[in-house]
Amino acid sequence: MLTISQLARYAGVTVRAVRHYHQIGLLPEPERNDSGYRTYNAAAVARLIRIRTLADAGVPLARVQELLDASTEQFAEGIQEIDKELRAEVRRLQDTRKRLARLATGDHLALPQSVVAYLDRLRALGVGEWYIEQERDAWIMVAAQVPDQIEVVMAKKHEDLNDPDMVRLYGLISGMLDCTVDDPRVVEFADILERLLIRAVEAGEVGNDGFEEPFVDLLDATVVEASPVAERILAILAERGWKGWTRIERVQKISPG
Amino acid sequence: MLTISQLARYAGVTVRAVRHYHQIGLLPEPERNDSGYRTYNAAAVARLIRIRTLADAGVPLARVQELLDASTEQFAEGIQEIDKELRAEVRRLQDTRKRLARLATGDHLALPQSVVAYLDRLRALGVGEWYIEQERDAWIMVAAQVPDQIEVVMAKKHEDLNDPDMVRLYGLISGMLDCTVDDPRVVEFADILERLLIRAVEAGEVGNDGFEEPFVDLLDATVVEASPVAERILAILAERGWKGWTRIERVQKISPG
DNA sequence: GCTTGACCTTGACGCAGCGTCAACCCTCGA
DNA sequence: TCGAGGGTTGACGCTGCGTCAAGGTCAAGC
Repeated sequence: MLTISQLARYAGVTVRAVRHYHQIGLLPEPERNDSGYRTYNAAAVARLIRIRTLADAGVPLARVQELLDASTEQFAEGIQEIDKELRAEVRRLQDTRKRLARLATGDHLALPQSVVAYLDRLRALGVGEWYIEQERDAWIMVAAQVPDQIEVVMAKKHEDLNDPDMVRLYGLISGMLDCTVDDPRVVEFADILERLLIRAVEAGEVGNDGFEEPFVDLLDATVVEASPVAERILAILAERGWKGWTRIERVQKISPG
Repeated sequence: MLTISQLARYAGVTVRAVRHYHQIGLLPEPERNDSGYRTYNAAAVARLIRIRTLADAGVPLARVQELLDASTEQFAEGIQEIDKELRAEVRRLQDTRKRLARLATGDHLALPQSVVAYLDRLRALGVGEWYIEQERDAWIMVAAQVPDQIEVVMAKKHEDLNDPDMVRLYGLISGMLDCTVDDPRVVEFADILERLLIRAVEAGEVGNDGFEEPFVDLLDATVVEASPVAERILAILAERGWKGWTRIERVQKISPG
């Protein structure tokens, strides 16, 4: 007669594992001696080894039971099914590794290379880190929202940066973030922006962007939330007959008051 | 301002996941409105997407935190480490699949092919299933105990089965399992067995088997436990100067009484 | 104003397969 | 007789949430 640790040694498992198998009913509880010790026989050793053989082969414990007393065909069938699951798991891990590799090289945390390059160009124009982070967060959201259009959008953005007015605009940004709302630069900024908008409208570049309205609202809200100056600029543009920000549109000129 | 489910939708995760990230401190708890609802902004969406990007890439949540605010080098280092772990996991699964394949084809539940073939030969000799199972359990233990010697041992066993006396022996077994201890076949069995033993001793085939003594005792105990008839046969052989069963030895002939 | 259904809240269990205390009893050799 | 090294049950921990349960809230339609 064997104690639990002897049984475990023969089968090459831990004592804790044996008790676990008792708990889940995989290995029947044996007789106890007068002191309450479990007493095992050779049959238990054999069963335990068979359990471990299946478990080591990747069979979930919950299925070991059925496989142990299955016919030859059922057994083969079960094994096949489990192998299929293992294959799927391997594929999943391989996919994961690929994504990880992309993270390490090109894409930096949910951002395609084109956006990273765009942000770098802004940095080069003297835009401060705080604003860059705001842009980055926005682009992360956009990339997640419309992943298949991001490259087209970014190409357009890169092109926009060739416009001297656009460069001027970004040159103003850092200085404006913490200025007062009646700073003359605010109006200057609005002027430049309006020129750009008029040109965009003339080029027919305004309109459907593929975003859902709540998403546009979210981006707009972020801008307003970011700084009172941003809010002021929006107000100035609204007075001049523009609506929105993320998706800006020409509307009827509203009479003041 | 977003509710938790809107936030979750934008980032493509479940509400439960968001709350989980709050719990483990991965995503800071936002402000609440008057009803106690969490109110999120766009920055939260961006952070959540970055968290998911890392998590989807196989980064354990516990490490996402550090990677999110790591320098470029630390980041690359961390990613490399995680990739190493993923590689190891894939290898482990591939190993598992190989073992599973062996289970499906050759080895049947912890038994090498040679043992399975041996048991089949016993079946062909008319040995009953109950005894076959006893043998099988014993061989499972032996195979686990001395895996590198099992093939040699089995080769010997297969050879033994060519001996007509051995065939006779196995022919008797099934009928004897539930007979009384004073059945004449018991003595017949002992006689045949003794003839085989004498020949084995003459051929110098008795001795070291590579087993530890407690293991031999375990196998012997199993035999005795199996049937009173087995016990009786052991006793007869003991009277005739033999000791043991699994590892049988010639000892001084003991005077009766 | 009331109902209805969709959301929100916290709290807690469950999952796989044990590892690892804790607190206490049993056995065996010196 | 004592101490070391067994055994016993019970319970928490790990990962990353899924899934109730038992409420409070909100917007819409009657």
